[in-house]
Amino acid sequence: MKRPTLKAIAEQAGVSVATVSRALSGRGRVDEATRQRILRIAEAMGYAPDMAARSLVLRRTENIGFLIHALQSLSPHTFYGELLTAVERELRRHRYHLQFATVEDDSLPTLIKENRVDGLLLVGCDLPPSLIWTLKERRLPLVLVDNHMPGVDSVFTDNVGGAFQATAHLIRLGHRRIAFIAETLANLSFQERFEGYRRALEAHGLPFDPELVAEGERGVEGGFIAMGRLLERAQPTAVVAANDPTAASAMRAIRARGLRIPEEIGVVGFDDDPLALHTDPPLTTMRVFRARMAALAVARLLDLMRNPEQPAVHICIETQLIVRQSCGSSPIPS
Amino acid sequence: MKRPTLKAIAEQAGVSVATVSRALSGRGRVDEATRQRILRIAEAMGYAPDMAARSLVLRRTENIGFLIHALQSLSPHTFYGELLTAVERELRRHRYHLQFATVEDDSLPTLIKENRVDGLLLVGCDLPPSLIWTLKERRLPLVLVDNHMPGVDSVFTDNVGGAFQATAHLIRLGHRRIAFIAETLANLSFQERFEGYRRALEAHGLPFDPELVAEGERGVEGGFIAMGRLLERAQPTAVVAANDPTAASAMRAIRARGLRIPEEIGVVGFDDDPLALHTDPPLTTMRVFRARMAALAVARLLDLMRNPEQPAVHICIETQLIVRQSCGSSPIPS
DNA sequence: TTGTAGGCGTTATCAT
DNA sequence: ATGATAACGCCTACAA
Repeated sequence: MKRPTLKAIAEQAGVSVATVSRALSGRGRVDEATRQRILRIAEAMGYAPDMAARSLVLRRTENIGFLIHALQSLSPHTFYGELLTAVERELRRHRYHLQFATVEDDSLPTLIKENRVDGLLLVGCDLPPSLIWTLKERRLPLVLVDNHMPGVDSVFTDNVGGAFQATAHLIRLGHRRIAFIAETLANLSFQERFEGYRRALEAHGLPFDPELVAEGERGVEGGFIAMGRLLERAQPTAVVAANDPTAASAMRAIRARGLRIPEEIGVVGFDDDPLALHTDPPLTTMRVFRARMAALAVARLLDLMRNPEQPAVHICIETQLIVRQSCGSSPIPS
Repeated sequence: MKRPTLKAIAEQAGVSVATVSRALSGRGRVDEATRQRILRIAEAMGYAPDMAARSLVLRRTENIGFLIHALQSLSPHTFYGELLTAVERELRRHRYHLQFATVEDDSLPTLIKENRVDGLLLVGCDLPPSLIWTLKERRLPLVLVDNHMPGVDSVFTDNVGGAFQATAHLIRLGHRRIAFIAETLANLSFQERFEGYRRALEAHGLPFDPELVAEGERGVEGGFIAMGRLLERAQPTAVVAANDPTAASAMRAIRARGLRIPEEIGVVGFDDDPLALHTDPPLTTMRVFRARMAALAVARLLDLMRNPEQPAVHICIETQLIVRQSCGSSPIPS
C-alpha cells in the first residue's frame, strides 16, 4: 500500500486538505468533532507527513548532522561509537534525526550544500579548522564535541584536569620519576593531557624531564612503540598514558622487558575504555562521561537553533579517577 | 549569504530555470555555450540542489537508513562502529547519505513513516523479526547485515564455519576436552558459533559434553562469569569463546584460578576485536571482514533499489583464523 | 535549443 | 470553523 497523503485523508473525511493539516498540526482552530474524525482516519491510514514536502515549506529538515573525521572514525580504538548512540537517543527525544557523515578534507560536505541538516555536531579534535570556519560563516548552528576553540560553542572533557588528577594520584603513591607517553602529540586532547601532567609535576615540586616523554605512532601499536623508546633511555617508576589503548599497548612493552606491573612500573590510562577491564592487571584510568557529553551537546545545539545569536559557550566536563590495579594501591618503597 | 537556487542562477545567466535545470542535470539538450556559462555561474555561487525540493519531485531522498538495536549499539563491546564508517564511506561513493537510528521495539521508526530514506540496512541479529516483516510489506528495499533469515536479502559472517575452524585448530593442537562459552546463547550469531563448535567436535570424532558449555550474562563481565561457572564443574584444556570480549574476560577468570594460558588452558576468540592484541597473551581469534561486509551490503541494497523484484540473495563471508599466543603453537602433551 | 506551466505534499494566508 | 490558493525549489512534459 502507498503512503497516505493529506489529500487522501481529506477525501475520506469529506473536508479540505487545509482542515486536515490544521487538525493534525494543532495550529489553527478546528471543530472538535471533525478533528476527532480526522485524527481517527489519519491513525487508521497510518499517516505521517512527508518529510520532503514539510521541510520544503518549513525550511527545516529536523535532521542533525554528526560529523567526524574519516581517519579518526575508522580507527577501531575510539569511543565515538558510544557517543554516537547517546547522541541519537537524545536527538530522538526531541524529534530530531541523525545524519552521520565522515569528512576527509576541508571541502564542504554535501550534507550542508544540499541543505540536509538544520544543525551540526562536529565531533573530535581533528576536523580542519578551516572547515569549521566555513560552516560558521554559513551561519549554521553548530557545536564542537570533544573539541574546543574560541568563538565556537563546545562541549568537551577536562583533559588538563584529568591528567593532573592521574599524575597526582601517582605522586601520592610515592612516585617521583613519572613518564608521559602518547601515540602522538599532534592532537589537541593529547596535548592537553600532557599539559595536565606537567602542571601536576610542577604543583608538587617535581622537575619536568623531557627524557621522560615519548611519542609512538598512530595506530594500535602506538603505546608499544612509545614505551619501547622510553625504556631505552630512562627508568621511570610510573607512566601516564594519553589514553587507554596506548596504556594497554605500553603494558605489553613493559612486560616484554621483563618488568612487573605495578611493582616495578605503575601505569595510568585515560578514557575508561572497556579495554581497561581486560588488561592484566586491570587499568587505573580517568573516566570520561560520553553520555553526559552527548546530552549536553544536543541540548546546546537545539538551544542554538532556536536562538542563534548567542555568545559562544564552552562546557567542560570533569573526569573521574577509577582506581584499579595497574598503579599499586600503597606507596612504593623508594 | 543565502543558498543559491536555480532561479538565482537563471537570472544571472539570463535564461529560464528549466534551462538551468537541464544544464546542471545533464538530462535534455542545452547549447554548449550556455551550458558552460551556466556551469560556471553555478560553480561560482556554490550551487547544490535543495534536497527537500528534489526529493519531493523525484520521490527519493538519496538517504539510506542504518538501523541497529538500541541495546546492542549502546554496548561498548561491539564492532558496529567500524561497520558504520565503512558503510558511510561506501554510500558516499554512490552519492548517498546515511541516516543512523536505533530501534527499541517493533514500532515503525519515524525514519520510515516520514519517508526519510530510500532503503534500509538492518544491522545485527537482535532486531525484532516482526519489524523486519512490517518493513518488507512496505516494499522498502532492505538488506540484513550480520544477520539472516529466509525471504530477506542478507550479508553476514560465516559463523558456523568460523567456529568450526577455531575448534578444529584446537583439536589439531591436541586438545580433546574443549569447552564453549558465551555471554548468552539467546543470540543468533552465538548460536551459530556454538553450532560450528559442535560440528567440529563431531567431524573429529570427539564427544559433545554439555558440561563443557557455559553461558554467562550480557555485559563486559559475561565471559568472566561463564568461565567461572565452567571451571567449577569441569577441567577443559581449551575453550572456544563466542567473541573476543568474552574471551578476554574469561582469561581473567582463568588467571584468577591460578591457571596459565596457554600452558594449562588454551583460549580462542571470535571477531578479531582490537582488544585481541592487548590481552596477555595476545588472543588467537577468527577475523571477520567488516569493511567487506559493508561494501557488499551497500552494493546489494543499491541494486535492490534499482530493481526491486528480485529473489532474495544471501551473501555469506568466510572468516580467517588469526593465530596469536593464547592457544600455544604446538600440540599439548596429553 | 529554449521557455511555459503544472505538480510533488505540506503549510500558511487569506477570504468566507 | 473551513476552504481556496499561493508558495517552497525542483523536474519534466509540452509547446514554441
